[in-house]
Amino acid sequence: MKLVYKIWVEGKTKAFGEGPYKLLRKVEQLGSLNKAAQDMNMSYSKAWSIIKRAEKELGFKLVESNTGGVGGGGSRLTSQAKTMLTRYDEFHCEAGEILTKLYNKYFGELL
Amino acid sequence: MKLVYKIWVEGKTKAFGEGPYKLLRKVEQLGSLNKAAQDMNMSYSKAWSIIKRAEKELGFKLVESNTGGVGGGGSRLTSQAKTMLTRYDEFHCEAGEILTKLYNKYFGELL
DNA sequence: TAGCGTTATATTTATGTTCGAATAACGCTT
DNA sequence: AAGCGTTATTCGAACATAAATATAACGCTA
Repeated sequence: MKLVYKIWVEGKTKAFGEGPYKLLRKVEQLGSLNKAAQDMNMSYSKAWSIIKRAEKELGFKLVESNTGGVGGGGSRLTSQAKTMLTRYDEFHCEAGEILTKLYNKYFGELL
Repeated sequence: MKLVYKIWVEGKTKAFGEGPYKLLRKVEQLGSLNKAAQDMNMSYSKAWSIIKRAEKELGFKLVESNTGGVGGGGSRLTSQAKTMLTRYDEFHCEAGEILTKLYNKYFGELL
């Protein structure tokens, strides 16, 4: 038995959670949304819709893309996206530590 | 923008979270799984499967039921179920306070 | 023994999610 | 100008999950 938690930011609908986080990290690493999707065994169309939904909900752009050119183009993170990533990272990590302690306090001996 | 979180206990699959919690509270109050389901605008079969899955995963019974007899029968909580409810209550409440603080710390001025 | 309201369970239906294909545009390279 | 690999976008199909429905059993009551 273990604790599982999901945390996300929501406006009218889901805006930013673990899905966009992981995907953006891959985009940052590989410089391409297509490569990121492939690397995560995810269809390009799904990756694209994840980004678009998050952007629409947050109200600012997360990736800056070039189409065409050398290598066909690519995508890189906006500075706002980078801020979101670091904040989410810290938030999620700290939350995990605290929740684990709480879980042990209340369910540790029980389960 | 607001924070949304879901927390549950998991074995091989979801075992105990807010769904079972709310349902068991209603069963406790009404003495019947059927009445509890109706009160929550939920089909009986869904209510039943929620309880069964949780019991199977946790490894102990959550409700004790009589079928037939006066009033058709009914269901009441086991002592283990009562323990789960109080623990989950405290856990969820404390977690909520802490996560809200964390959210404000990391996203308060940003979103 | 017929009727009631419940628990118990399987089967069917509905809903939502994800994938994959199809199409177009873009700008560099050769 | 043709080819390449990418972004951009839409759409129906396939799959997975959730919910509703149907049926049976149970034990008291009258």
